[in-house]
Amino acid sequence: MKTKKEDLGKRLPSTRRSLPIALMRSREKVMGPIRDMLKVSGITEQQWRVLRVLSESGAQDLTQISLKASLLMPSLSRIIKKLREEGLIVSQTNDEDRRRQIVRIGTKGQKIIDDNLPQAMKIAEELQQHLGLERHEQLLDLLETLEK
Amino acid sequence: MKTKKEDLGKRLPSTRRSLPIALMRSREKVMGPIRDMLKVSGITEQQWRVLRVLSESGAQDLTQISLKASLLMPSLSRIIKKLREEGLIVSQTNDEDRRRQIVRIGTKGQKIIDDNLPQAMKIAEELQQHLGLERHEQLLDLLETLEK
DNA sequence: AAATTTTACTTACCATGTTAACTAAAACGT
DNA sequence: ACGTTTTAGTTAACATGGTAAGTAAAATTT
Repeated sequence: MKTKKEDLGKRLPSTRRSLPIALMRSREKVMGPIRDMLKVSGITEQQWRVLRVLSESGAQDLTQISLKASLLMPSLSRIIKKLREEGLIVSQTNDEDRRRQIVRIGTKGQKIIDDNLPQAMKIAEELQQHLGLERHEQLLDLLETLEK
Repeated sequence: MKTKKEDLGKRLPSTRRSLPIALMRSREKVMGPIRDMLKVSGITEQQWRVLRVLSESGAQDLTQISLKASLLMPSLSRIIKKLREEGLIVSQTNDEDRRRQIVRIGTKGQKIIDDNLPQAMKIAEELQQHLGLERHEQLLDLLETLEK
């Protein structure tokens, strides 16, 4: 029994027109400058996301962070542990519900945010200009449609 | 010296309108069904990409594969080793250039492609229909613009 | 109230992402 | 030819992605 690819009327899209792969490539492209920036501060992209969430939305538990930063709990659990060891965040167990761990950003962590925020904004703006405001919005809308 | 976030005229986009995060979330959403499919065959999404490249474009060296499958050489190196151990691919060093390793898909690997191709196409089609053909093309175009 | 189920993590395990250092072979320069 | 540089791949080290199993506390059920 031989394989018969010719029999298939349709083919999978080539990698150039494959949405999953295109999404991945775009993300790599977009994250490059941000990673370069963070390398100086010695933190990763994910750690940066956690710090940003804590800085913007204040103290909260891991479940909330995982939703806002789009990190799976196992990853987040490790990241929080690391950030705590490095003294960038502080956490305490909630008294009402002792399963919950309330985390807040520390002075050292806030300093990393403050030090990098201007450049991060600049990178975001350049990205927006590269696409043009209209297409940038359009792209975000289309991506949002995918979520549903 | 206190932090002064109020002083900043502009803010980073919230995670909901952040392009890097939106790209990541979309990719997760899109890859879910594909991963579910592959779980049955016991291979990962990246291994699937490598097999697809080999099946579509024939025998080639690692550098070519890494470009087509968007995998970094260190990852690819490990993946190729694993696929070879599992007997899904075969490789031989090139005689003209003994640094190069030419890889081709094996019978067992091709069977995985054949077994999953119909469902993979179905998933791709459903995704396309979910967005609508026009928006799907539009999204791919926008993502392609990002690459440059 | 005791048993069961759910929730909020945590840990383990394996695969990949990412950067850096390393090896061997080919290509280049003089 | 000989030394240098470039190329193709590998290995190492650390962090995250992703699935599954484990733990302890809270909420529900009976």
